[in-house]
Amino acid sequence: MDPDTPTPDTPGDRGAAKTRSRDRAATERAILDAAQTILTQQGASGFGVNAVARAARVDKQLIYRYYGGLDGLLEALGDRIALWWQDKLLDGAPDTPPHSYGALMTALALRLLHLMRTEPLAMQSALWELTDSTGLVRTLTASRGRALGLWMAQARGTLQPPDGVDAAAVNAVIVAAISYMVLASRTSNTVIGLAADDAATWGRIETAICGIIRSTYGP
Amino acid sequence: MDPDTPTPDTPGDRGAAKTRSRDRAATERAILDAAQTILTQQGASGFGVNAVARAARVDKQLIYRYYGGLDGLLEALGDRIALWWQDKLLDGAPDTPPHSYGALMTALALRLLHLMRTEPLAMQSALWELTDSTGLVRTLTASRGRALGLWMAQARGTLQPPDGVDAAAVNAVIVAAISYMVLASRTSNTVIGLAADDAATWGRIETAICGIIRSTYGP
DNA sequence: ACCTTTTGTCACTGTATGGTGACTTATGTA
DNA sequence: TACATAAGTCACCATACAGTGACAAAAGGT
Repeated sequence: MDPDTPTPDTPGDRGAAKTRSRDRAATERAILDAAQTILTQQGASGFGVNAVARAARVDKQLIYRYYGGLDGLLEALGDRIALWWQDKLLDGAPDTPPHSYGALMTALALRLLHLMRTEPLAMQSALWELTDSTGLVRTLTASRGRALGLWMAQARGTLQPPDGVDAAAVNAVIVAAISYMVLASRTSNTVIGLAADDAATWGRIETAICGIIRSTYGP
Repeated sequence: MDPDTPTPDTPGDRGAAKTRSRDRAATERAILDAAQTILTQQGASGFGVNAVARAARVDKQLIYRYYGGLDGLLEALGDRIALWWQDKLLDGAPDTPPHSYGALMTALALRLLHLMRTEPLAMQSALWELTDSTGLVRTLTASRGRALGLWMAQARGTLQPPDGVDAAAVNAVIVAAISYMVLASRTSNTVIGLAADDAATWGRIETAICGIIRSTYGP
């Protein structure tokens, strides 16, 4: 390297495409996409103006211009993710209402489990709820809870949990369990002692959860 | 600031104590303490040679000398935390063996919940199990699982879960639920919809968990 | 008393980051 | 066609970081 030439911030590979297509909407979308990708793949650490700009193949100045910095970018990303959750949960609402509160919770549990296992964004949302105390991503956290509540309210109809059961607490336990196990399977290859990569394991977990719901709420 | 004087890495406040007490064991302990504090208070991000050295009031060179860098430091910290878990769990093993598998699991669940709520290190251990995919803290992750298994094996004795119940799966669900809820209460002030700071909430959660265990394993 | 090892301290390099000001060039409008 | 504005680009600053080599002084053995 020529020592007289101070390495610029983003070396890039100029020469291929000298300038981006001058399309603000597309650029903003690219930035959001990059931010989401980085955040889901590398978590809160590794998330920064430089990294996002590099991944989006965009000058970081544009991030400041369009979003006012990292905070604004996260805010915009929060809105996007909230919408995503609504879509993902609502389009999976059961068309035929369940016949009992237990059946309702079983459906919710299985759907949540499936969603979190297949959608990286769903998994990451749950992780943010735990990880980021700094408030950097705090705008993102609320989305999931609201979407879940909405889904529940819509699917519930007039069903009531049996008397003497603290449904809110039990449901929280179930949602929490699902969230944790999926998250644990992401990094570790063993969840509390069960093999995470094994497909049979998830079948066992599903049966366990269904069993818990059944013996708590009735069939 | 004098522009000719490049700011040194650690400004510090020389003049108070010009030199540390020349005691390697104490220094190593200080480094470990600082590392643990930073890791439990700020998580994996914010953890670095400079930060640890600053918190330990020690020159970072010593971290390289004594631990060979961050990796070695984390390894040493992993050993320490594994011991801590063993102590914390084992000294709480019930002296009178429980009379049923359900009672055993109830005891374990309540103890785990209490431990994780009162001991920041316990909470953080669970968090590492989820957060750190990069392998930076991976040496720390296994500790908790092993300690839990050990405790279980010791307290269990000859007790057997009822037939037809996948005890491993159900137990995993319970441990996972506890872990998640405590972790969620750390940052957010609402756990899946329940108020986290409220003491009554934890009572409700305890009853819910005990109810689940009872209706699954019997009284 | 001398010399070696250890413990602690300091100064420095190279690199990455967040953030800003100033420049160039396309696009749409008058 | 001329021109104002927006979109994209570049060069820079101050700061923080990981890591290294060299130095000063205490400890301890001979």
